[in-house]
Amino acid sequence: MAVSEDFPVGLRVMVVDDDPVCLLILQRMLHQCRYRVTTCSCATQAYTMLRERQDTFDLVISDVYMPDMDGFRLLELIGLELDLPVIMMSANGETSLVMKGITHGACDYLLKPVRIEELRNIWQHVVRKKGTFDFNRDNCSIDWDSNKTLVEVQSEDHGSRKRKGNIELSDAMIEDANSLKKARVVWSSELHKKFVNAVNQLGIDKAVPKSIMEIMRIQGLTRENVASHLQVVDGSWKCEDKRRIRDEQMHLIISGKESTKGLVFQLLIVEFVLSKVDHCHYFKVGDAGDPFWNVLKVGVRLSSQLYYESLCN
DNA sequence: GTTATAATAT
DNA sequence: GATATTATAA
Repeated sequence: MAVSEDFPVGLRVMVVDDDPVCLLILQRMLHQCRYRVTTCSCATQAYTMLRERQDTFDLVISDVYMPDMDGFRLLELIGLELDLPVIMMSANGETSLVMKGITHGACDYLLKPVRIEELRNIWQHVVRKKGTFDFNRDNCSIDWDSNKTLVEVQSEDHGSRKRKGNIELSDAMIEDANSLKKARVVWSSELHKKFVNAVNQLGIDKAVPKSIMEIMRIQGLTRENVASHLQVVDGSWKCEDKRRIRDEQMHLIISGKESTKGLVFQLLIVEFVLSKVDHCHYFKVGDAGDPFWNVLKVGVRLSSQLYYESLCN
């Protein structure tokens, strides 16, 4: 099964960095990976917290250079007492530094700026270290609200504003962080599956946002969220190049219906078809120039035989 | 509840 | 900067 299907939602990550901008960025990216994030701007306090609240973190990401405590020292302490996987992070990628990280027991070394792709796989360190990770732990509630999980510990006089030239940017972004809008709902395949289940359960006629929402029972998910999703359908679908349709590599199996329910109906058919096919891409077409802008056309690439079968169903 | 459009994210 | 995804207004 593809890794993405079983993505470990809720991995509890502690990020330590004296630079608030980095913290914020990391936090956002980790949230996108659907991890639970705690940030800390001061290594000493991070250490205290980690020790006091053992078993509430799965992984630590720490900067190398910090005013109050060297990242390597923190790494050492954690390795000594806590046995948590630690990832070091720095803008400095000198071999000697990386080596130092590894020899001190870091399980990875991320170079700043960190890309989200690199973060998607960090959970594997936890699996590797612990041998397992409970994928289903707390799978139902999604980390919408960063403020809930964000533990900001600011050190008093060790500043973030060490580097000149960065000051303005930092302040602007901190400001931004304070007014951080709630995270947008990400319609992951899991969430979408629940959506589809709810729709199926209700039947197409009764599948309206409110009812769907109630059946889904996802904390924080609003009727509007569902309505929006209902309107446009699955956000996690791969959008394939339209060229491929022209090239007739794909068959359009369903052309648009007018209403929202039409869309859901199509969706259900597509899911049905997909359940019978191993390797196919699905995608949606439609652009603003199209007079049927919100008429979604769903295509599936599959053998012509299946194509015809699907039309019969 | 639905649909159109605005706002974000990629 | 275009396009895709989600939020919000109508």
